[in-house]
Amino acid sequence: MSQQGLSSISSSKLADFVSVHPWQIRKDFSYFGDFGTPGVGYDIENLTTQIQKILRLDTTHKTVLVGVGNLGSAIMAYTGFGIYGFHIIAAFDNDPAKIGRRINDIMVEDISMLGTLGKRHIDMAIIAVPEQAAQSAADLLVLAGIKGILNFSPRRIIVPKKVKVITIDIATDLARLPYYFGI
Amino acid sequence: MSQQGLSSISSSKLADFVSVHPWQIRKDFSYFGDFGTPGVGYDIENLTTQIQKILRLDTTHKTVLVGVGNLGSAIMAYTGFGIYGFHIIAAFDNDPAKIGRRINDIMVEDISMLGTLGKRHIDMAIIAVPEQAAQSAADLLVLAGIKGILNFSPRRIIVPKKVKVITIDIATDLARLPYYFGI
DNA sequence: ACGACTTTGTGATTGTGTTCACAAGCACTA
DNA sequence: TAGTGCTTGTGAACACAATCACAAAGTCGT
Repeated sequence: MSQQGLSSISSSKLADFVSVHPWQIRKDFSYFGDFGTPGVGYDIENLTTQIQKILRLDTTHKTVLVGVGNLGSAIMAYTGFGIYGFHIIAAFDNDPAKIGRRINDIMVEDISMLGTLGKRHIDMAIIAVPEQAAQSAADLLVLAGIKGILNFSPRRIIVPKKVKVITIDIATDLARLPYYFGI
Repeated sequence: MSQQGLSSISSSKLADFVSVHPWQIRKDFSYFGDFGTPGVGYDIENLTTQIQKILRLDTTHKTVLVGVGNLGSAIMAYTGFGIYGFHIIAAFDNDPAKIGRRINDIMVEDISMLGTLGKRHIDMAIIAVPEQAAQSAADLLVLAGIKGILNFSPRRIIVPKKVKVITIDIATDLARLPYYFGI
């Protein structure tokens, strides 16, 4: 909307856009402060900034990818990470055939080089290795001093409590499909 | 647990397993019927069946994959679909270099052959094409008489109301990461 | 057969989030 | 400046979901 030259938007327009009720929008916003102006609406520029701050989207993380298979390659090509502040700046694999290749301007490095992450100020990692290799990849990352792991393998990984892990298992999303699609 | 030779389980054991309270388990189950036996617990075999029925996991869908790129290949290799009753039995792409190749025992067909789906009793489709191609792929699928679409591209697709679409945008999962990981 | 022990299922209670209705605030016009 | 038309922010009312506490129903040992 900002790109379309609009400067403000009402709660009902926003509500239509995301298919909820206007008062839900207003109530929710009100928990975080007074962003709007009566008679006008919400200033788009300001609202964007405020929401980015609330959702912590105003910070960036240097991120490393472990596992450059099909899923890993898809992740590297995926443009959605940047929006949320995750910038993939390195990739690792254990397959000699892949090491040294360039994908999306990023050189695939040997997984044994993970120890260098601390020096490069990288604090986030994405795991996209086969299920069996997930835990050992996580162990290496923890050893390298990583702070957070985004786990795309369908396996729960165990790490020290100070390291935060989010597992994105497509199966979780998938589980609601059969019910939604009916018989 | 069934494989471990156990025959029944209590609500508190189940609760521990998924990190909720026992009474929450019992209350939720009770909305769907009386599955348990006082003093014993829930019969594992029966409980599994009941939950499968409730979540509609007892039905299967012949499914077709459109787009055999990195993401598409990852999806074909993904074992999680079978559990939820989605069996990928055909794959399509528009890249001549890919057509005719076999991936996971499935022959990649030309996308112009989508019209044959009706005859093959396929009612579900997975879209894993680049963002720009998502809508045209959806149009072709609708024309072929598909009933439901699972859309993995980060683009909202527009279809007739009778066709059900679920868009799985990794970005939706990703959005909670920055907040969870803190500053 | 009976008492001690488990575990379920659920009415009652408490807590939380959603919906409503309207006063207050701003823009615009005359 | 006063009037009209919007739109926000929020206390109050309502709906829904989580929690509790306990009767009912089963198992097991004696």
